[in-house]
Amino acid sequence: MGKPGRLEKTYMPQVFEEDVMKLWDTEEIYEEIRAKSIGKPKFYFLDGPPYPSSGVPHIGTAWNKVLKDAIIRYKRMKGFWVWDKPGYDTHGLPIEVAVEKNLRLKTKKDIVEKVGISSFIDECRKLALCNATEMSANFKDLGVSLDWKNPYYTLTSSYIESAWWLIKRAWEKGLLSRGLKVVWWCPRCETVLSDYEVTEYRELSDPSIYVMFPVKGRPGEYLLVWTTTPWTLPANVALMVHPDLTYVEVDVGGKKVILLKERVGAVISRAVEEYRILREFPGRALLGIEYIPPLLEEVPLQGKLKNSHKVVLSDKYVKPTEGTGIVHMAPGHGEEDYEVAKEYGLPIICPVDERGEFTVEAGKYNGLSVREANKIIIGDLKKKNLLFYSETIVHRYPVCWRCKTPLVLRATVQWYIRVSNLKERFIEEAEKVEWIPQWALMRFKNWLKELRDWVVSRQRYWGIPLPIWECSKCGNIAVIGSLKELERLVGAPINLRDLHRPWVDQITFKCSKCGNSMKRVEDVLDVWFDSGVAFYASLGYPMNKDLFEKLEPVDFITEGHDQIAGWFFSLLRAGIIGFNRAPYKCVLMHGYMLDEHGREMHKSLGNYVAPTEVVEKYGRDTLRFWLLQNTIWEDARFNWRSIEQVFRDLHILWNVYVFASTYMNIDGYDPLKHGLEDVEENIQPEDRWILSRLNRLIRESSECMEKYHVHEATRMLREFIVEDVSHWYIRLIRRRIWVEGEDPLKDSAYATLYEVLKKYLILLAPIAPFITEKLYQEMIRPAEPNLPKSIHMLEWPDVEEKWINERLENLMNIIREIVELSASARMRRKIKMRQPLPVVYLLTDEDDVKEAASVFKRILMEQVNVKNVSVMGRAELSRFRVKRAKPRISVIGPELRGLAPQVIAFINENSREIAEKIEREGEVEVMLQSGERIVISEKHVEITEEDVEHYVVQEAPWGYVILDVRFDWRARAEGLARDIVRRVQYMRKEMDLPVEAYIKLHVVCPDSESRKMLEEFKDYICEETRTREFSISVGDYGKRYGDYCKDWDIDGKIFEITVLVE
RNA sequence: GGGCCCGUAGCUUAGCCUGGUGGAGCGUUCGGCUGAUAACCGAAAGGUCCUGGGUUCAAAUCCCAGCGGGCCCA
Repeated sequence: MGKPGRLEKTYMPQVFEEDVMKLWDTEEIYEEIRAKSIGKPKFYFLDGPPYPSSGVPHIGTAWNKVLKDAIIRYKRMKGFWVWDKPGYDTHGLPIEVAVEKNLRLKTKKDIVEKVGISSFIDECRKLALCNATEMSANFKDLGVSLDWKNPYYTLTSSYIESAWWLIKRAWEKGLLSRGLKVVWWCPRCETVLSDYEVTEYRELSDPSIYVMFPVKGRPGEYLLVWTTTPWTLPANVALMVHPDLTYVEVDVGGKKVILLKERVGAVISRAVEEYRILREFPGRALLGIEYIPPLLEEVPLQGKLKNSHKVVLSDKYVKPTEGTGIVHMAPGHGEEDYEVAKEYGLPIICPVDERGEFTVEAGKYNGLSVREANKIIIGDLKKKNLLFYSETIVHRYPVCWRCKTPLVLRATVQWYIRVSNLKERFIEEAEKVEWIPQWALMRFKNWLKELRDWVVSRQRYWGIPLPIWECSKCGNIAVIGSLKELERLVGAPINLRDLHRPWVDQITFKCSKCGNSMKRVEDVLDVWFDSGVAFYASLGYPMNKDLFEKLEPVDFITEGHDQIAGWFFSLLRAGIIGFNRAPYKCVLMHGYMLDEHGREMHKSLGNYVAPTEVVEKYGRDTLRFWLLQNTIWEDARFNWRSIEQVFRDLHILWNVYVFASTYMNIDGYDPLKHGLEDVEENIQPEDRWILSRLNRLIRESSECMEKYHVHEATRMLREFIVEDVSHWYIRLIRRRIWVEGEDPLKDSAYATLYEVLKKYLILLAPIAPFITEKLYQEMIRPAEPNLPKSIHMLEWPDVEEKWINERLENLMNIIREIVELSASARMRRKIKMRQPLPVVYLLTDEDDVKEAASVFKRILMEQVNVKNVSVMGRAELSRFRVKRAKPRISVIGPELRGLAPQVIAFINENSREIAEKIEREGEVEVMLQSGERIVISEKHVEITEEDVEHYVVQEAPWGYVILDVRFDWRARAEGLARDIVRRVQYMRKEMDLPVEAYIKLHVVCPDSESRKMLEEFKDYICEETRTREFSISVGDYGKRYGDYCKDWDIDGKIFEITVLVE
């Protein structure tokens, strides 16, 4: 025995959302849901670990997490055991850089010398965990229901050990090697950056120079070369030309210069006006030509190189669109150069150190940083008369994503995993995955085309230590896959604080080959390695195999489109290296959150909006709902207005529940006694309609959630509650609900409304968990105390197919159309809705419309406010709308001259008949009083249509809606009565009277006519306004029958209404 | 320079896959309705559906090229 509870009148999320959260905590709702789900089918969701460089999540990160939350909540309600461990990607350069800043360290050397590695690492750990904890609190505050008490952190010993396992796997498979790799290098951080870390570009101003390389043994002949990095010239070993393109020798002021024919115009004319082409030849003719390196004197190393300083061929890397067609090769500073150099057996040199400064090998330039050496090198070339032309260009150049230092390319010895030859496998596995949207696969494959070997080593501190030990004497290598293995080699248990540097560096053991000491290679792992192994490492595999075997593969991940080249890829890579297959089944790619102009949101740009700002203004559900209604895979623009709109929609939703709960509570409606099945024989067509809509919503929103099209489900849910329930259904059932006392039609309305509102809450719960919980607790549970203690413990509703009735929905659409057209008809005649009219005519030949009018006759009469509905065929239109012929005087006058006035008068008198005849036959012959016969045709008249008096005709797609707008004294009286009722209701509301309270009423009328009218409808007024005593007087304004008294103007007459509380 | 996505009313956007009279909300103005509503209904104003070509009886929708924005890569 229960009845629905009553709700606060106003939607105030800021107040109750906190309470709801407290309820979840104290009642341990989340824990209970998890406990109950064990044993059900698994759903392995893997959280893409955010980087905790700050504790406050970006609004885009909030989108990401809320999206995940909506999906896992849905899956839980569908009866899955959902794996929901959140994670944090805690290692890497951003944390190091932040700590360096905090500790005021300027260089990598400072870390060792000023604070020492161990305290540096402690600071990194502290910062990462502190930010992660703050982030967790922020996510939890948005209602994100992940396992916040047990996140996975990539910094734990267990995680590190799991990562080691994969390195070992790669080693065993022969994929792990050490060798020279040309890599992007940050001179400030003094470490390698992988391809996907090179993400920041700046507009930099750099020299663009054309250098003349003297051909050996042919004085006065030069090979012309273009470069924007003069600092790579000390590392020059050869020149590349295209074998098949045409090159020319040009006479420029007596010097012979060789370059690509196509580029002569663009290059030579920059420097000189006059030149002469001497001869042309294919690029291959230049093969083997030797030259004198332009910096031979300045850089002694240049003189020592063997098998170098000659022309080689490449059809791949020489482009006819830029430069001179002769490419300067510095294999130590360019990957393409490196590739070709290896092919020709050329030497590879890199006279630049970790800090981006020239080494002793660079002779004159020793100690200079490369960018400052540019000027000096250009000066030297000029002195030697080898500079053909020089200018400055502004181009996009990569900078370090953390410290914004321009990067350099360096050939360095690195550890890498050879995956470039596994390209086909990667693509094969990617194709087995379900990608949402589908074109994400295209993008992913596109990225895979560029697949390169994975340089995994980093010359830093805060990361997973590379588990590789090397013998200092014989170079023997040991790759360690677990702590146990390490202990076995050491021969003793290892008791380290943790596995990070510097502690792990202290572990040494005897070389199995020569007996000398094995020391760890100092590098740490690329952070992308960390997150890439999350699919097994976050479950403790391989130390703990059970969980992984139960859960894998990952059923679902979702991240932003930047993760195509990031996490989606690093997971796949780790999956293939470790298990030879893709680790996930389904990937949902979401968009970016941009500002209202479509630009990225950044604190530094001043367009940044924190999620908390939105929460403070409109609450958590508003933010969630707004985030979730954005098309998932498109970029979303932040926009306050659209957020306000969502807030308004939630307000409507709230009010729907306030309305329902208020009346159900007053009437003591008990859903357990009067459920849908109990009232079935009293169910009305409009009830069947909303139940059809409800079940269609269940069906369609479930389909959307299954496809992870959360935004479509979200929009549907808005549409349903706002358009179908609030705007329409409640409007239709109002009168049924206002009936006092026991009433079967009221009960069936309550039963229907209750069913709709209860199921709707469940559907909305994954999207707006707060408001749904609040409404559930305050309205639903008091009525049904045996229900679970949280809405989030309910099962997702099944579709009840028997209720879905497409035809009925179509009929209702027709009814809505008729009501709208009638409203518009009244508007045209300025007749207010409250004024009852005798009849609405529906003219149609369509069966649907006829059926709609009959099924929904009562609804139609109420909503159109007419006493009757009459249906007839379209042909009857002529009764309501007539044709008129208007004389065109400008035609008739000149043509008929003297007869014109007679003709005009005749047309006016017989306007309708003439119009009809001309429409039918094209002309009409008339006989004038004077005896003449005149033929009138279309040109003489303008044919118009006009509604017959008392009727207003509106066109509908299927016919006409016609209102009879006549009303008699009684109808006018009824209209007046309704006007009075409406004013009284307004006053009751102003007085904040309880809905069920009774009143006394006095009305002062302007005249006795009005008094008579009100007396005629006295009973009606009393019932509508809950009036026990009703008195009427005439003319005695200002007499004050009570405290609450108001003058109202109704159609220009003043009525003074007094409301007295009993 | 390459790949992918987006471009529709002042703003936010649906429709595009599968061609057939471009819708909605916000905002403005006027009118109406209202004892759930911080609502709602009607009317008015507001559109080169980014531009240009093509296919077609017919293009916002399909194709091509370009422009602008975003992401990724080089």
